[in-house]
Amino acid sequence: MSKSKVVELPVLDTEAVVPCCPPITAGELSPEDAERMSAMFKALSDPVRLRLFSKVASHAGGEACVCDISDVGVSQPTVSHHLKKLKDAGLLTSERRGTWVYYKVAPSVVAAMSAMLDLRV
Amino acid sequence: MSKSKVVELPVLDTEAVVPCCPPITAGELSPEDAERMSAMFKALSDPVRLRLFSKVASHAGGEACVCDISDVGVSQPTVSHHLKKLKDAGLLTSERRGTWVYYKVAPSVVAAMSAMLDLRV
DNA sequence: TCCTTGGTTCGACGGTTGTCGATGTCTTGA
DNA sequence: TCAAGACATCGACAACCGTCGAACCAAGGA
Repeated sequence: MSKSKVVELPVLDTEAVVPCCPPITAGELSPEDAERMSAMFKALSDPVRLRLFSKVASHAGGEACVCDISDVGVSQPTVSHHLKKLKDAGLLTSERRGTWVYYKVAPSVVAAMSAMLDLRV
Repeated sequence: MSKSKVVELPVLDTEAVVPCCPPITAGELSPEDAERMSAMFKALSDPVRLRLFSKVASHAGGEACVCDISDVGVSQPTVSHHLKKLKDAGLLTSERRGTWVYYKVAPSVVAAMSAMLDLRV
């Protein structure tokens, strides 16, 4: 972390969020926006999390139950831990349906990250 | 990807490495690709680094000398440390011109990250 | 009611990371 | 040759992160 103090996680309202951040080429980020966006990139900064995310995103309907994606080489509690981080960062949402819990991608948030890295000139 | 046999990268030769990866929706990442891509996201996972990166990217010509972007609230050694990380991750390149060192964005690498987060298709 | 299966939370441990001051390197100008 | 400015590297420290096993919770099914 850049600061030695604990930073509260955004815990975005997944739906309401969105608007932050034009392409980086458009101007420098405010410290606040940098804080928010870096938290999202951080969610994808771990190889296990990135694989979990890609498994959900590439699954039919952009949604998958934990049991479908748990095969990533770490223990089940660790999988759960990583999914929680992705959820807290606003990249995934979860919903329980009967016995299983389904995770799916939050398109608007992911799109914001992609747009921010758009270097178009 | 894993199809177009890329040469083993020792520690990122910044320029040559054009990272992989179709949109995440297209299929799950291999462990190797996840490792490579997560390293890039990790580079942007710190608010100070993200601000430094945005300062370089939004600067005229997508390039700036350290003295132009050092005002981010941390010490000079820390700025240098972060710039090195961005460089090691392949997101920036550097070049010394006289007294000053200039950093500029590596467009292909950044574009790869953006493309990977593209949810369309 | 008990048991089983699917997931989350908890507590602990070791490795990693961001930060700083001090110091080193490189370049220019006197 | 020397001094000063611009960056990089070093060494150390505290906070943070990923990981695991154990314990816990929730939802069927007998």
